[in-house]
Amino acid sequence: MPHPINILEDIRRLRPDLKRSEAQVADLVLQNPRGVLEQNVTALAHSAAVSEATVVRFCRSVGCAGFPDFKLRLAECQARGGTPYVSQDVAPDDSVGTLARKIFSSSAAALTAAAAGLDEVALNDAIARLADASRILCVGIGASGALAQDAAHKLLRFGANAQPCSDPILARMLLLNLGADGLLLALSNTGRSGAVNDLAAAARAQGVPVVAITAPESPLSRLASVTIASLPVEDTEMYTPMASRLVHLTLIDVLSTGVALRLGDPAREHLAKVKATINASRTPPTG
Amino acid sequence: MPHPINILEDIRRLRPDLKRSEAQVADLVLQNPRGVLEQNVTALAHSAAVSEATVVRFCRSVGCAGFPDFKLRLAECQARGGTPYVSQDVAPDDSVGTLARKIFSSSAAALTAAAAGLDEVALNDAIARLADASRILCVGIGASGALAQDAAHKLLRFGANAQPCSDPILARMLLLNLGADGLLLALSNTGRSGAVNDLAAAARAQGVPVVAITAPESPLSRLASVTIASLPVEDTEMYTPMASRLVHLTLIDVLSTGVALRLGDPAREHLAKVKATINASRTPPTG
DNA sequence: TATTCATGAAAATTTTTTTCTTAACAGCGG
DNA sequence: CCGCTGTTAAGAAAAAAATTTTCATGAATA
Repeated sequence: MPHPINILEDIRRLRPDLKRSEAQVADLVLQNPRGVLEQNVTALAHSAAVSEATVVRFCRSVGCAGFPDFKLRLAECQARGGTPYVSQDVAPDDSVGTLARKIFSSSAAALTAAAAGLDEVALNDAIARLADASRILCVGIGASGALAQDAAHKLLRFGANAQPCSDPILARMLLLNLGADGLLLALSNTGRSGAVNDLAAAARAQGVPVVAITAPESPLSRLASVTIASLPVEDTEMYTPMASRLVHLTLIDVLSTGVALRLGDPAREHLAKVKATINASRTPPTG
Repeated sequence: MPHPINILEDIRRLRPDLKRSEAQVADLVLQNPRGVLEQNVTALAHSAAVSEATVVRFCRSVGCAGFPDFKLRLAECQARGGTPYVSQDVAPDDSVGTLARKIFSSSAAALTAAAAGLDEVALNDAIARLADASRILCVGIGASGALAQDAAHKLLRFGANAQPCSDPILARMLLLNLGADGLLLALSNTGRSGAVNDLAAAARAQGVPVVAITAPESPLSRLASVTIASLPVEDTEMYTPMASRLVHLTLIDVLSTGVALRLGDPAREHLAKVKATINASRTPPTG
């Protein structure tokens, strides 16, 4: 096992067993890991007031092959790729730039987090059902209305017969028209929207399967045939529900792309046709 | 800016501009980033069938100080929780899990990239106009229809008087009803949608300012009073327009949150009222 | 054909690693 | 109690390895 997860933890754990001067190095590293990444053996030795040899010995003591290997492992823990800012709440006196950076980075972090907690089996199941359905009704109300519209749009683009609806009454009627091989795609952030849940229940009652994108363990997820659950994002602040919507949107991307791949060439051709049609209504690039 | 977030994304982006032999190195790195971490210049040069000098030149080309710096940054991306995959195109034989990871990570990368290229001045201007407008008409057609709906929804939540419309004719009529202190929020991915541009032109003609979320240098951006431009995401593959939609959605988040902060306490109170109203139609948590 | 540019070979430099030496300390016998 | 000896820690310096620069060559382009 060449890479035991987290070198900083290892250093902390092994710290008591180190010789005096190696411990000095350890303390420096624990105190300012990022700074160490910018130093070479000589500089680090100087900072810690020890010899270069001691620095190398320290690296070996904490399980690394040498100084370069040590730096590499340290860099891996530092993981700046994910979240430059810790997802901080927006503050009333934030500048617009700060606000934007906070929202963008917390959104990106939400996506990264969501990616880690995906249920692949459920996704597979949902994609199979979506690809096989002869007709798909996408429902969502409130903030999820836009999502439903978006889902229908994407599925249509790939040749699936999808239709969005945010009107519970209208949706009820459309539901009756879905054949036995129809499908209800139900979207709800909380899974506690009465109207959407009623629709889902009605669908199941008439034998129409329900794919839900919603919170796990919610009433809607219990009604659904398949639930694509996003990890609940804690609702600490005004803008956080937005992040979970973003996750839902991305889940819809995944589902529709999955459907497209599953449908294969027909989907590709259909997309080309759709694009051509749309381009006709566009002002030319030179305009 | 010493560390521009994600070196793998940078490599992918800069790949087309690299010299032939540097591109060989890039490909090798993109293909197997982890393997590269275990190699030194000599080994990597040999693997890529180029000289050591070329490897160093490659590192410089992608914005690193040298080979060690390059390895360090690469290690940072490789960290658990970061972005394990480069935004690769989806392949027809991808498993659903792979597909999902690719889409999620490229989406997160798109957000991070977009955050870097924001025009703070334009954002400020747009937020001021949105907060001051007595009425806001949000228009968008096609895929942007859902965005328009979303924007209106969020603005309403914060007490702004917003209304979405995806019907060009209806929008035209609503536009006439906007007072002098009304505002048109125009959404278009490409900025080349004829109907939306016509609306924007009509708005300007009758003295209604236009805030556009669209591609920079597009016809729509030229019609707009303020343009919030997202960096164009190169349309290499089927699913990439989705990423730019995600960016637009996040921009809407920023705008509406900015408006909320600007409106201050009234917005907060309004949000509380809206939440209370919505909760009334929800099934209780214990259900 | 001249000129620029990309590339690799080799030299120069820097960095890391090993080896060797010195210093400190503990155990043990005088 | 003192000093000797073995053991270990730590640093200095030498050796090795890796990186970076320089320079020459060949290919491509105008």
